[in-house]
Amino acid sequence: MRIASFNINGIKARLPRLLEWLEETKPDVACLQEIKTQDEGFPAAEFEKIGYGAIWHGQKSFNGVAILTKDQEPEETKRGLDGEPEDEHSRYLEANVKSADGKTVRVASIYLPNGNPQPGPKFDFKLRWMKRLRNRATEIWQNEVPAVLAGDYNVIPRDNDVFSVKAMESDALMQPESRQAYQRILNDGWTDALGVSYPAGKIWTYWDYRSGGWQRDQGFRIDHLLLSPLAADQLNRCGVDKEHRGREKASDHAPTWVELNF
DNA sequence: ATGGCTATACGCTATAGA
Repeated sequence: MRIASFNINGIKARLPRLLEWLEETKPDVACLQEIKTQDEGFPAAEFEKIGYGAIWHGQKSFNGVAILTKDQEPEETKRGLDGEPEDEHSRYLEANVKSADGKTVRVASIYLPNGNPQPGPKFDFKLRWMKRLRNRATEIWQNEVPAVLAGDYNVIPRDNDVFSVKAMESDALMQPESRQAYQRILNDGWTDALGVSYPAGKIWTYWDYRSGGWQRDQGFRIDHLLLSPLAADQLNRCGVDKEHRGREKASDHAPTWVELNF
């Protein structure tokens, strides 16, 4: 089964591109971030028309995550992360989905805080959020089920995951604290599918709209799919739908995906 | 480079993103 992650940067502005991508690549699960709409504005009927069920966690103007599933309805297992009741950002949604052979797979759609400017309260919030995510990841891991934590992590894990270390050195995405918090989750036993499949790096999932980022291929890898052991064992291949970034009215992120042998 | 571009909202200017 194919599970994808796509930061769409506004589901209303991006709807034609999103429907086109779903019909062309037919992912079994699509984890979306930055839907940038309140719950009542989510275009569920458009997805239903092309055979996708959906759950979503919206918010006015910013953030917002969703999970789309082909030929089935996702069974929601978690909405938001524990540990900070005053946090009202819509950044985490989790569900059980079924593979073609009836196996239950746990999937999360994650929109991790950007954290800029750093240092500052937004960066502190990012690091706290990463701790809370790690706690939830551990709960899932302990269930010993195939699981995929997919999303925009806003972390550049390695120096070869960015077009220029110098250009990004003071950015929250690349701070040692951000990388350490990400690495802690990997050290708990999660596999960064693209990271292990392309150790030489130079695979981007994001290109800035500004400064001709796309035209100059100046990007970085910040959208990640983390696999639990039972999912990592079945990793067939993974990649980035890079070509979709070059289309008219594209998101600044490209979809990234894993294909698992069930 | 407090730059560049894009999306959203109690909109014609501000905020957030990365």
